[in-house]
Amino acid sequence: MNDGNEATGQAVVSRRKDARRNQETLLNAAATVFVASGVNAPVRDIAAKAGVGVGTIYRHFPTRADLVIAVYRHQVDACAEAGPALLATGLSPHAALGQWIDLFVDFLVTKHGLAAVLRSDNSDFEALRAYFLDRLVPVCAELLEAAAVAGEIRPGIDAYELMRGVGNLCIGADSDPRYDARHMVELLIAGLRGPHR
Amino acid sequence: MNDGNEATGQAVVSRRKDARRNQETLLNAAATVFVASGVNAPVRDIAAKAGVGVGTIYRHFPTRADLVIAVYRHQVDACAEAGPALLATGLSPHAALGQWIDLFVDFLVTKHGLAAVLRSDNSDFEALRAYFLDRLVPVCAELLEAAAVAGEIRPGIDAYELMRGVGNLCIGADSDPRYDARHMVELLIAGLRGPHR
DNA sequence: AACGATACGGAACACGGTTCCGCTTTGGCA
DNA sequence: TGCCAAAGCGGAACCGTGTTCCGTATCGTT
Repeated sequence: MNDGNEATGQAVVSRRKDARRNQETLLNAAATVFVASGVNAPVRDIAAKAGVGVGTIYRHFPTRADLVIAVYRHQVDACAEAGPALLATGLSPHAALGQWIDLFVDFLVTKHGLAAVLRSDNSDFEALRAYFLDRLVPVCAELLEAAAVAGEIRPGIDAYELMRGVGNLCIGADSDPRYDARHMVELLIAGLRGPHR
Repeated sequence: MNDGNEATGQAVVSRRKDARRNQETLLNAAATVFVASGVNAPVRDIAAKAGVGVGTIYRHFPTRADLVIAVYRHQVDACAEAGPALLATGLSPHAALGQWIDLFVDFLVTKHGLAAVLRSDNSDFEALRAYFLDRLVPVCAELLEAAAVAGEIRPGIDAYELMRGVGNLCIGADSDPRYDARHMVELLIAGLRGPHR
């Protein structure tokens, strides 16, 4: 689907020096602008910040979603890798799951507007959603399975649904002082325990 | 804030006959288009369906959000009124709360894209969100209070947060066969019971 | 130094909400 | 009934998005 950009592969080699430099510049500019103005900052703003034309962005990242993926890829990967690690700490599986979800929530709510973009209507950002879910759902499933085996949660919880649910709960967590996504996520995780008290 | 349109008041009187007829036509057209293409259908589509110019829409409804409010106002009101009624049926407060939330969820998930528009970032649709919350948060608070008094749920749950959380969980419930908002809402409501099992 | 391949800039396009204004319709009044 | 100001209407035009296109500039190889 893609040629040689950071978004989907790592073949950063064999390209003109200026191209590689621009890609680097773009990622930095995008990261900066995302922090300042949120993930929905106009492409033109990012181009301006990087001092390049919009065409350059689209040559490196076929769509805005790919740029967002590239910017957050490392952090998503780190989150994914934290799952097994937590399980190995000796915490109870349910506690490990809780902490892992906290990690995910922290990541989402500190990225202005990121959660909103992960929602499953909105057909742009398909690639972004796919990347997040491909990476994180298996980890979640593993944690869920461990907790289920330990009898700490009700069985039959679908990791995909849970990730989507948690992601949804984080939407607008910034930008609305009266809404604290962590409270709701905590309730949701608490609800994982048996069907009734 | 507003003059004499359905969105915020009821003074439908003292306007030209054609204006009232057009408003009626518009509401019907909008409702039809919303069902067919979702709440995010372009204003031009609605205008076309109604056989009027876009200017006419904006004269009757200052913004798209006001049109959406007008279309769903009755159903929101009905939902609000169902709360006290459920409480009076003799069900346990927690059960009543559960059923009321179900009503709300049913309403949201059957309106293609409505939930997505209620999310609290997205500064358009401020009016829409305000209407929903003004109407439903007090009802939710009442049900929550009753359940708390009965000792069925943990205390200190904020009705506003809960409504926002439930609304968020419903985002994209249509348009994604793998995600069933009802499951997640059920977990959330289950989580309302004591802090630990 | 020259030249083909690669990359760049940014104008132009598609598409959404919203505004504006010249024209039409209505309805009270002579 | 006929007139005409006010009320309403239609839709072109405008603004802000993401995305595409293509003439021009740069690179790096010969």
